[in-house]
Amino acid sequence: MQFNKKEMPKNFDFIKREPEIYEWWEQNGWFKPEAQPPDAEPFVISMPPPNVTGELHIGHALFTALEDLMIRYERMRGKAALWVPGTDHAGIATQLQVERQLAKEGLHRLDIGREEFLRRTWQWKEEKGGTIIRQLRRLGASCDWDRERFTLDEGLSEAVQEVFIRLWEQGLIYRGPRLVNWSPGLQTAVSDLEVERSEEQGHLYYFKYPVEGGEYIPVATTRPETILGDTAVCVHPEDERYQKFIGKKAYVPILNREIPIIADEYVDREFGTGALKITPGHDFNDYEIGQKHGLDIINVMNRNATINENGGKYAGMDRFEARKALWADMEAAGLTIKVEPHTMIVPRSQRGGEIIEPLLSDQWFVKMEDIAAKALKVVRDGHIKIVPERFEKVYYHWLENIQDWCVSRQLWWGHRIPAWYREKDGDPYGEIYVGRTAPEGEGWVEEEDVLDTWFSSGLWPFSTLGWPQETSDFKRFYPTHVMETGHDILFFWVARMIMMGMWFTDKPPFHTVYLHGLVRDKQGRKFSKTVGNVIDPLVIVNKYGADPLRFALITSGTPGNDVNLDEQWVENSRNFVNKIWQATSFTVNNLVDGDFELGVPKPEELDLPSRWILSRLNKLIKNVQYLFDAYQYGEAGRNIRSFLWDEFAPWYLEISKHPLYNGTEADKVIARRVLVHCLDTTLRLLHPFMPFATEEIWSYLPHEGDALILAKWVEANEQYIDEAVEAQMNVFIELVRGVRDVRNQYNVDPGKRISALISPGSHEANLKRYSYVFARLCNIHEVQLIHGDAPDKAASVVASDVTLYLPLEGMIDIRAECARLSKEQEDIQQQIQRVKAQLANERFVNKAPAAVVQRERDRLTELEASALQITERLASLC
RNA sequence: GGGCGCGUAGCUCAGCUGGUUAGAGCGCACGGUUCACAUCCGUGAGGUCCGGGGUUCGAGUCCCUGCGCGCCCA
Repeated sequence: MQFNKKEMPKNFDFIKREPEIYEWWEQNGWFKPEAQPPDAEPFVISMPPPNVTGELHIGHALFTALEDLMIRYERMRGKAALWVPGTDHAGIATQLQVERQLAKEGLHRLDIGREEFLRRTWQWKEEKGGTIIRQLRRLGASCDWDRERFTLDEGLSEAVQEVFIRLWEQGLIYRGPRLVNWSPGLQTAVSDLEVERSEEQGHLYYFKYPVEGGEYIPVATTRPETILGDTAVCVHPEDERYQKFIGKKAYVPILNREIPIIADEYVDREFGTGALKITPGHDFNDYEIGQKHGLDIINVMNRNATINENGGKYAGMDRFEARKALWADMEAAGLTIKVEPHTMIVPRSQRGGEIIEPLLSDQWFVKMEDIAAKALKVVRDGHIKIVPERFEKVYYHWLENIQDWCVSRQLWWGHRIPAWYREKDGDPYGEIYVGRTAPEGEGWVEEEDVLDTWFSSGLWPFSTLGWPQETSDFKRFYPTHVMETGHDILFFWVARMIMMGMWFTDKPPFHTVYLHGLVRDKQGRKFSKTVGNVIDPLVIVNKYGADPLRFALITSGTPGNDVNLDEQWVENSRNFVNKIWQATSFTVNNLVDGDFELGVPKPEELDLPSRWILSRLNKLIKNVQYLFDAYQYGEAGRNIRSFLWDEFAPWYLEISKHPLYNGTEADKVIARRVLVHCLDTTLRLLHPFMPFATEEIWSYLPHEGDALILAKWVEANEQYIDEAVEAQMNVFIELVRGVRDVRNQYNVDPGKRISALISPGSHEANLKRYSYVFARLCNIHEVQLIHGDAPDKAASVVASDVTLYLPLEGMIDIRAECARLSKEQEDIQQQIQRVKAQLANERFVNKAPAAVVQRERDRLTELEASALQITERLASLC
């Protein structure tokens, strides 16, 4: 190819160049699957849709880094990679935001009505909706923006409606009064998953339950206000203390309502007083017992958690106010016993954090059993893999114990349930119609409720591709391939997508679920506004660039585990980019305009350092591939980093200065080609991790093709992997390190050129040919090979059977040198002992793999050669 | 109560299917402005791999158990 050198700036300007590069990619249509040939195998990821009005947080940055990595990797492998982006209407969260805005104007949504409220919410969405998408672009997300979707889009709404109607027709949806988790502040039902339980300090209230005949049973409760709704007192059938009461009547304190005393083994005799008050209308366990014993259900609460008319004189009071008032009245009536501090589990709303109230109300439910069974089977059969695997167990457990799903929400922002009611026999809900359009006839009233947001998210992998229409996208890109998301929404979202996908498309919506952990701060704390430890990814991006943040996020952790993000690691990642930049700058400066042959010559045409670095490079490729196949991206990134920073730059690149500056034209060509090849290869490997910088750097190197984003992924070439070459090179590396150490210990000015004598052992040819390595790497400009007589007054360095002497005139302290050598000898002897013991162990020699035994034997040979060198040195010097 | 994860250098973390003398970043000490890079280079100090058993020729890695921390479910 023809190469024309371009001057590289001093370093990469992340802030300026990243957005420019992004625009260039996007305008060329390279994020689209159509950028690949039409017969290319597809690879599809559906993006977990962020909340439409949300702001980018560090968790979004993590999923972007991981998903973009997978997409770019598969794209480079020639797949028609499609990453479908989008946003979620996030019913409760968004509605709350708009309500808050209204509150500032002194308004409530009921004041302005449904239509106006929705108009305002859409407006809010239009204003805020673009933010998070812009931020995702800033991070480099290579999504196909032409296919961006929103859960309230026309198409997706159609899918939601279709699913609801089909489930209804299949008899899997029912409406009815049931005890649900009620959020009094939001005034809506929420599902089990939206309730978080927190352990809190409360009180256990002991009181006397009056029984007919003037006696009483002591009862304890954590929520006295529910006494108003009691419909029984329950004791253990075998509890001797209370047996005599079974079957008698008790009287609700203050209200004096008559209720039965029943017996059930459910009662824990050890807890409280051993007698339980039963409030089927306000407690899930009590509800069960109530059903079993045919008890009345009395609801004493309004939807805003004030007491209703069933609460007698307490009607109108807030639930906590009523608790106090009732208890005070009971105290006055002599019915109280004591109040103890008590640790209890309090159900709180995942959204506002308020206490959730079990409340009886009419809601829509989906029967889950059959649907869950299909979702269980597809994972059990291995058609869907969860990474890391341990989450499969969690998944099974949840699905095996699944409850019917309460899907109705008393909100306005969402998909309205396609149902109508008509009064029948005095019941306003006597007749129910479910369908796409309003039913014929008079008197039908449309359902007010909307669906749980997760109902629509559950359809995401196929609804975004056009389902229920048989669109070309749906045909080509469904099922998708990997679902990458946080393990915190395994139930909320992943399980539901699998259930819905299996039920409606009869295909697993993806073959792999990759779960990442939470991003936490350096101390492992969750980010929280109150703690004030929130890391704003945009602040980081503006400080270091998107690439360093991405690289840091991916290389900081392991799959499925939480990531403790340390800003220093981001900084180091930025420095890493700079390192590659500088290495490329050096390389480019040493190229010449004109014809450049890409690739590298056959191993036998190369010098030792080149063969060494190519051996290392190809091992790296193999390893990275293995790690990618196992979804171990963090480890892969760390390996690439280590290759470049610890091997390529300080050794190969430094050594290459000799051929480049002093070599023949042929030497120069080889060094140039190897340098370019190493950089080109590692840039390809790194592109999925840090797309911007790699794209930019690659553009300065000789290359074919328009852009790195479209370049081919690399494969290892086994013929360059050469253990013998690596061993030979390691002798040089050890010697150089030894010399540096000696120089350091004797405080030899790094700028001072010194000379060395080398007893070459079996490495004579290499040491002769590559003696320039010492000049380049440890400032030894004269090397003389000797056989026999070792110089006195010299420090020595040993590697394998080679000894290198540094006659440091006037600087060598013989005693110190002897001490140094003795210590080294001691270390080596220790190792020799260990290896010898190992090899003397017959069971080791017989049972360990031959390669392992051989490695130990080789090691012993090397060690003994070195030991011999040191022994001789000690004898002559000390 | 059930399940899961974590515990490795001062701090944050790697260590893949058990196999050299356990690694990295940051921090620390010493030394460096020779033209790729001070967003850097070189050298070094620092670890009973949480404790105790076991399996194995061989355990940071596998099994059992105890302790501590965290998460999920009920």
